[in-house]
Amino acid sequence: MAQQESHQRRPSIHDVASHAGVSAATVSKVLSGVTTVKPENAQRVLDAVELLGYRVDPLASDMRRAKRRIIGAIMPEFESEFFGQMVSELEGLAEQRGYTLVAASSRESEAREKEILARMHDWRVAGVVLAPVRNEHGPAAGFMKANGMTGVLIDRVLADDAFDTVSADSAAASAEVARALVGEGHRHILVVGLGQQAATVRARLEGFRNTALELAPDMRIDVVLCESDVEPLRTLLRDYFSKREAGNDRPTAVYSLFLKGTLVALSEFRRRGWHCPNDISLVGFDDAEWMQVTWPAIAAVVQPVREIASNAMEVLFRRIEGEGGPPTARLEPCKVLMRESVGSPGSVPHSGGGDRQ
Amino acid sequence: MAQQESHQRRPSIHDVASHAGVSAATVSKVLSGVTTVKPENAQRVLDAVELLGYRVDPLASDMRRAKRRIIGAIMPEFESEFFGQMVSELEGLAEQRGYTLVAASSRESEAREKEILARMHDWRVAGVVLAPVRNEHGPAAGFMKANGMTGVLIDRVLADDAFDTVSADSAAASAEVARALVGEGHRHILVVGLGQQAATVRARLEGFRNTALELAPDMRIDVVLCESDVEPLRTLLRDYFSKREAGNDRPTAVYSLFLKGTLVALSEFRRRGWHCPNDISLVGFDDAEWMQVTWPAIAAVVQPVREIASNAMEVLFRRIEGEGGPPTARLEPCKVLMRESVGSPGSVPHSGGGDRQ
DNA sequence: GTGAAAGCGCTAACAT
DNA sequence: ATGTTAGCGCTTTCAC
Repeated sequence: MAQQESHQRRPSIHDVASHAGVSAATVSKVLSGVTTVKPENAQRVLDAVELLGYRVDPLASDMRRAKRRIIGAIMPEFESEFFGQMVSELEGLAEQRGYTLVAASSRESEAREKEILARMHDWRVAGVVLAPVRNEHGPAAGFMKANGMTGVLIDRVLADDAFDTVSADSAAASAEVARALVGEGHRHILVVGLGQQAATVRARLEGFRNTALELAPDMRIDVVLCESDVEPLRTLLRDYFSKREAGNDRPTAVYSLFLKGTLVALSEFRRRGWHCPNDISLVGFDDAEWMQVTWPAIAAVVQPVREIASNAMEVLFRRIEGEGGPPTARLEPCKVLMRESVGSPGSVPHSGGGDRQ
Repeated sequence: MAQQESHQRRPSIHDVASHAGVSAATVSKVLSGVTTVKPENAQRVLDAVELLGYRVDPLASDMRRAKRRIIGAIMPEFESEFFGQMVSELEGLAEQRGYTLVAASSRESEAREKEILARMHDWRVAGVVLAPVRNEHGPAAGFMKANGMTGVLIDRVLADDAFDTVSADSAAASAEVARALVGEGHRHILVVGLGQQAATVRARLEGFRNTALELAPDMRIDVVLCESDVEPLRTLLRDYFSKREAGNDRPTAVYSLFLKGTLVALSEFRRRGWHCPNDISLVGFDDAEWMQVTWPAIAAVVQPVREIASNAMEVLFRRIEGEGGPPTARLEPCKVLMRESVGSPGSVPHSGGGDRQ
């Protein structure tokens, strides 16, 4: 393949045209696979393309077309495994269909989320995959509606009256966690979480509570929730355990509805010198690679990232291609991995080390 | 702010022009801050903009300008905290200067890396931040050179003859780790890592080895390296420890040059029932949030993500603005966090639990 | 089959 | 101070 000289103007479609002795329109036709071009000419175009190292400018191309082949993705953050994998998956899927994914992170701010969305609208993106900071009622989704943008909502959302949604089946997964914990004999459990505004977090809480109480009506469920920020949660949790310890009625297990909650809980256990599962059991929503190499390994709910991503893209492209109909709401099943951080309450009470179970 | 009707064609600059009773050129001037416009007309333009909810189409705008205000970022992956934070930082910095960041992940493949770069070239990006999969000699960097693209190389690179580079000061950090480990009394240390092709990984190894041997000439340093993939490393490590255990001369500490190596090492320790720091000490290059909540907390080298990102962007924009001169090579200092996973060898030999130190 | 012409939405010269 | 003209690189009628 011929390499052009450095720092030279890139060849345009006209350069190819003159090299091939045809018009720009013909070049465009050849490159877009129109079959009505004389084979001989087509070959000459291809040769010229090869010779010059010509490549279509996708932006100029989109300029003239109706819709631009760009998909926007907005995630609350890029730092966690979950959203990192999500972006990675979405990128691959967009690419497969000849689209480019432009990703941006709202950094857990609804204001920023809306700003990004406005910028994507400026870009005339064909569609948007939005993982909203809070839920489907934020200003960002409102903006999308008001401007007739096409998009899918994922993750912190269960259903919407304007957009298709795809998320993990939080309630079912939480019910499974409840069954496991009740089965181990736990009758006093703390649920911690961030972002009670998110429909999914509420679903996680309710799914857990309903099943747990159904299986064990004498169950005591404490809840420590706070909106969005980690530091307040840390304080709340500390106070909670101090009070419970004073009253000598601390829970035997913790279920965290959010990855960050799991980290905060672990950190608090450390501070108090508690080890899982002897002193307390722990299950977290959201899995991470490290959870299986620590001692004990941390039990977790694994969200089906690939499934969420591929379903989101599928439904998005259907809309982009003009398919009508009412918004759909998909729930993808999770896997619950019961690892060493969960045991029976009081089985080896208050022992020191984080021994193997 | 006036909201336009859903599904309506977005207003163009001509719509604004006719509403304001001026020409499109004048609108453009007002919006780009040219001051030679009569204040009264400027106001009418602004009013029309407000009324119609007009926003400039950045692509059409870039089309006519010389350079496009797009920065490309290529990371080996999005799943790890390090690269996630990096993208997040870069995104913010690009945005600050009115540029849009388009990020893509090479998924640890040099072929994909080059393809992405070609696509970004098609997009006529103003510049690229490339975190190469292996090192500065890969096909991607070659492509950038051959096509006269402007860019910065970060992370797995120390210096280059064509591009500016910014990375963590691996050698200095490793030297510090060596001092700490030698100081604790370790005289037999295993270094594990992936990607020995990366200049940085070699720098990490050499920085460690040189300092360690200087401080303790009787030091024994074993090395288990393998290229790029995790699974072979797992096998290698297993075999290594089996052999060492049979010979009864296993190392008292492990230094991992890569996050994934740290995970593999921990996993192997688990398998063997070893606890840090009693059975073996562990330090890893690359910090992660979970490392401070596990028991024991894992000692780690913290890379200065923000500094790398901001220096990379700074130097990139200087090149974009046409600044000449030979390529620069920046090295940003790391912080070394000595946590509980490091102790003195044999201090509490072969005890069971992962007790607090 | 093919090319000329007309833009997509914008901005930079150049007139006025 | 403002409008006119001429594109950026491409695609798409629509004649020929």
